[in-house]
Amino acid sequence: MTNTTKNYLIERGIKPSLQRIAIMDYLLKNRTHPSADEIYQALCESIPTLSKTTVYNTLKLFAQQGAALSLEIDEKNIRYDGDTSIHAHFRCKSCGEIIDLPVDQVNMVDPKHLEGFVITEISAFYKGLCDKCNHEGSLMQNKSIN
Amino acid sequence: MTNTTKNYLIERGIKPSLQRIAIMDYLLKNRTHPSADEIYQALCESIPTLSKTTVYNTLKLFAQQGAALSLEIDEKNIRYDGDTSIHAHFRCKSCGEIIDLPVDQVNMVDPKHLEGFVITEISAFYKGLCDKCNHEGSLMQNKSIN
DNA sequence: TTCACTGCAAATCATTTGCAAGGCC
DNA sequence: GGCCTTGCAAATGATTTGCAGTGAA
Repeated sequence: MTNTTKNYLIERGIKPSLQRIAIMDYLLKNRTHPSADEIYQALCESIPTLSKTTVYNTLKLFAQQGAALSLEIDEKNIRYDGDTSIHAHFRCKSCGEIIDLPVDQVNMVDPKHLEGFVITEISAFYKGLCDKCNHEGSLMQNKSIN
Repeated sequence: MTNTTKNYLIERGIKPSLQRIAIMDYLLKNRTHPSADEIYQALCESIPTLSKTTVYNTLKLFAQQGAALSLEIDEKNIRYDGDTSIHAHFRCKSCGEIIDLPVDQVNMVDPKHLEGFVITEISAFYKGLCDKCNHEGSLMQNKSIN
């Protein structure tokens, strides 16, 4: 599996290292759209020397090389997604969870409005209440994550 | 005009004050998707006692009351838009400019995937190179704003 | 040896918070 | 008087930067 991840990086022009493989591996296995800090916390046990700087650098590198998506869906931190296929995201304002949404039509904007433009990224975010939080009603301590 | 803005705020349940009117006025007249700091810089001349705290608080209030949109299109700062009608945004990675895009179809995601969800916000961002930067090529000092 | 990768510590900087003062009803 | 708004200063916290050490080709 680690070897698969290693090749995954090489294919995307990223020199594999212990840290990079571990971070990519984490992204591919955990589809929770983690922040840099969450990844750091999860990996620093198995890689005690890991530094947050490396996690930040690596995630930025991954995003540049198209090996991961950086999501600006959360005002607080940048979230990362190892799934680079075309899809939208939903963020629950109550529990904070980010859920993937399949996309039927990507081009919402009439191409005539984009003449002369080069589009390199399209992102669509939905926010609101997820099924679970919606039905729990406002019973829970609504931490108003916003 | 100021009086119009005042009523605009009242209609949205926002108590008007000198500062709030000035900020809303700025948003309605400047469709540049400014950051809190840009608004502060623009207004602190005419309102010397204005504090950044007030600008931040006010913009957050506007966003809550639906009098403005807060855009997370820029990793660096939150941008605000006084135009609350449905539209998408394009951000040029070279010059950093944010451009409004008319939207033809809002629902890219099949509603069946959103059953049980409450959607309160939909945002769509495009990034790339704007017409101008595209044709200038990489001649300019590409500050790689990203 | 070279050069890229790593990681610590310090810096940066947008945003928030605590709190006292002022203003409006 | 009481409450909401303001604004200063300090705090917070995510991300970046400087720089020295380390390791692989």
